[in-house]
Amino acid sequence: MEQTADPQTACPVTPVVDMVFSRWTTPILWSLHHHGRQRFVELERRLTSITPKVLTQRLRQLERDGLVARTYHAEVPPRVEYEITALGAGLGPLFAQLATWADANLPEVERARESYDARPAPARQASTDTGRAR
Amino acid sequence: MEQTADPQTACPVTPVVDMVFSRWTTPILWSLHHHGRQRFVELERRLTSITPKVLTQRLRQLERDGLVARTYHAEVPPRVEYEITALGAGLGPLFAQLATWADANLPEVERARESYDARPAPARQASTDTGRAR
DNA sequence: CTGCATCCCTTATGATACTG
DNA sequence: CAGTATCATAAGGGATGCAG
Repeated sequence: MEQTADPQTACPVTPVVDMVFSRWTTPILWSLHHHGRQRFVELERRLTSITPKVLTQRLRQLERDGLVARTYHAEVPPRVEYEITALGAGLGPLFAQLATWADANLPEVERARESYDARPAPARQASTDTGRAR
Repeated sequence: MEQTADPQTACPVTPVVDMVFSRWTTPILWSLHHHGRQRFVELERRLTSITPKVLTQRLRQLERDGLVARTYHAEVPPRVEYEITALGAGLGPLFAQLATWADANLPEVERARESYDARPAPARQASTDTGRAR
C-alpha cells in the first residue's frame, strides 16, 4: 500500500508490484512456498532479522490480499499456522522466472555497476550517441 | 536498495526485486519499454506526479545497474535521452507475465480484501481449520 | 532543459518491553 | 507461542532555488 497518486496510471503492473514486492513480502511468500505451512516462529527464524512486529504486519497484509491463509488453533500454547493460498501459489511461475533472470543476468548487472562506479563521474557527461542498445 | 541484512538469505530473488521493483522503477522501465527512447521531460510528463529529483535518482540507479542507457547531447538547450538497454529489455517477458497475472487475479485479490475488511476483526480469531487453500 | 543542493517532513522500520 | 504497544530513528520523498 501507499502510492501517493499514480505511478499506476503509467504502468498497469504497479498494483501487483506494490502488493507482491513490497519489503519482506517476497521472502515470506518464498518461504511459505518452499517449506509449506509454517508457524509464526518458524517464519521468524527463517527470516532472520525480521522483528515480530513487522512480520505480523506483513502477514496481515498478505492475508488480506488473499495470498496467505492463517489458521488459529486455540490450544494451551497458542498455535498459528500460515500457508500459501491457491491465489498466492499462482505467483510461483513468476518467481521462477524472476530467479531465472537473476541467474542469467545478475553478473552482468554487477559488471555494469563496477563499470559505472569506476567512471570519475565527470566522464559521465558528453557521451556523443555511440549508438548503443536496441 | 537498502536491505539491512538478509531477507536475501531466505530468498534468492531479493536482489532482483530490490533492483527492479523499487519505487518508480517499474513505471519508468515500462514507459521506456513501450514508448522507446525519451527525453527527461517526456518521462517527467508521462509519470505525472514524480518530481525531477526523484526521477533523476531513479534514472541514475537504473543506469548504474545497466538497465537504462543515458545519452547526453551537449547542445544549446541541453538534451538528454534515455532508453532501455538490451539487459533491461530482457525484463520484458517478466513484465508481461506480471501483467497477465494481474489481469487474471486482481479481481480475486479485490474480493479477498473486501471479505477481509468485512470481518469485524474479532471474528478473525479461532478459525478451526476449515481446510482452505492448497 | 537538465539536474544538483538544501531543507523539511511524513512514513516506514527497528528495538524493546509487556500481555493473553 | 503469538502477538501488541510504545518509543526512537532513519530513510524516502516533496518543495524550493540555483547552476551548467
